[in-house]
Amino acid sequence: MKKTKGRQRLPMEKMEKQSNLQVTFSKRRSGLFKKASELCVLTGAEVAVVVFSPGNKVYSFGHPFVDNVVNRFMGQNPPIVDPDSNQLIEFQRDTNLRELNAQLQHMLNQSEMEKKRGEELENAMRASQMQNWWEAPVEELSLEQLQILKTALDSLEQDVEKATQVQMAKAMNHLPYFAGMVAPVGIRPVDAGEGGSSSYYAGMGTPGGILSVKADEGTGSNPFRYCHGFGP
Amino acid sequence: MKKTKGRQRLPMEKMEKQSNLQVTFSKRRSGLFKKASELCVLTGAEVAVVVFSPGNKVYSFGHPFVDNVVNRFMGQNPPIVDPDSNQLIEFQRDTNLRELNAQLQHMLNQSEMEKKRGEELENAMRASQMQNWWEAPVEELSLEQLQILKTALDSLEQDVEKATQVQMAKAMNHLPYFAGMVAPVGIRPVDAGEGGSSSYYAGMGTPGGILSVKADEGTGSNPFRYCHGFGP
DNA sequence: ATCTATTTATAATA
DNA sequence: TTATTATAAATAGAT
Repeated sequence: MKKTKGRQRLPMEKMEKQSNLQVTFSKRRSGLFKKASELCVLTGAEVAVVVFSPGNKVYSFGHPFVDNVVNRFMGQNPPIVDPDSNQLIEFQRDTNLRELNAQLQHMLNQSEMEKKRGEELENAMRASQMQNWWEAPVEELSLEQLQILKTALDSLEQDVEKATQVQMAKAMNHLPYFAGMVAPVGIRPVDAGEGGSSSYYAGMGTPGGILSVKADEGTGSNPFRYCHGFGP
Repeated sequence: MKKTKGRQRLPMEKMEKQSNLQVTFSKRRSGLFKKASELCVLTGAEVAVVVFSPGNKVYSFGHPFVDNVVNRFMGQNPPIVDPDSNQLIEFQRDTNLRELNAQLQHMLNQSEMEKKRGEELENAMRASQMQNWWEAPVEELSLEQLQILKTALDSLEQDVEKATQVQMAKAMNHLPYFAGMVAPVGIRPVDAGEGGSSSYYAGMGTPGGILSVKADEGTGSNPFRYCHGFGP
């Protein structure tokens, strides 16, 4: 049978049992230093670690030296301070406080904006999903919706036809006279004179859009409202 | 069989392969900082870690502050008592620092998460927008795309017709014989015998979907692929 | 400090 | 950089 319970998960909060705390600090401090050392050896990084125990004893690790690394750090960041001047230390402290506050403020703003933007995006997605009832399976649409859809499709199809003509013309390098001959495989010559497909090229621009389905009550509106493309 | 060899023992010497070194440095640095952080939380120790990467970039961790801990280490941090400064003020200051630092840390985590979520949302939107080329104005579609669209529209229109018939039948309380008579204003009786609109009611279910436009190269695919509704 | 049984950290890989 | 997975390491709890 099992001799011990083995390693147990530790909640990430301050340990209360003083005895365990001491042991844990000791084990983990040495573990930390070992990791630091390995990082140095494996990657050639320069590392400094300083630890004050809960009992306020100091422990440190440094490669090549703590001072060395730390000075380098201090040198790039805030300029160093005269070690025996209270004033300067105080000043630095206040500076840190100010900087920290500034940073915190920045973070707050940033976070606020990010959150807002995220919410907007999500709302937009939700909204667009709700509004686009016509994206549901046709079987589930009401008769009224189907009518609207039908009208929209007719108009849209006209648009597609028109655009097809335009594209074909373009493709032919402005030799519209041969349009009929170069229709690529798969394009059926439009059934001229048929109900839904009249007046191709009619205007050729119609920048505003083709559709203007009436907004309806409760059903949700849109089917390609005023759009040359699909969707809103 | 095994997908990877799993973690392998690594000789404790400087890694030579630059690629691995980079990855290892990154992983181990974050591991080291995590350990340092856990030591702080678990035991209340004060810790500072400074790391210079092989590429000479600086990384640091400190609780409550790198400077704080380091200064304390450098000068054995004599509480610096000028005649009229009292412990209380010093204590309060440190407390504020700690709280601020904790808050900042929290904000950083928070912001990181928010940003990640936001990016995911945006990517999703961008992706869906890229994929749905048929939502662009028809004028901007290529000839090939227009062909696909045309086919899709034809089929979809058939579906709509079919669904309309079904709905009308339902609405009539199962008296399909009079279907033609109750067509509401605005619905044009389908031009029977016309190219695109044949065989209404053909099957009445066709659960899978009507369309199966071939996927095309680079154009992006879909037009309502396999769907009874609009969009993907 | 030593000993397990487990939890973590990560090397290799995609 | 991120994700996965098989292993190597670290370590909680008890001695």
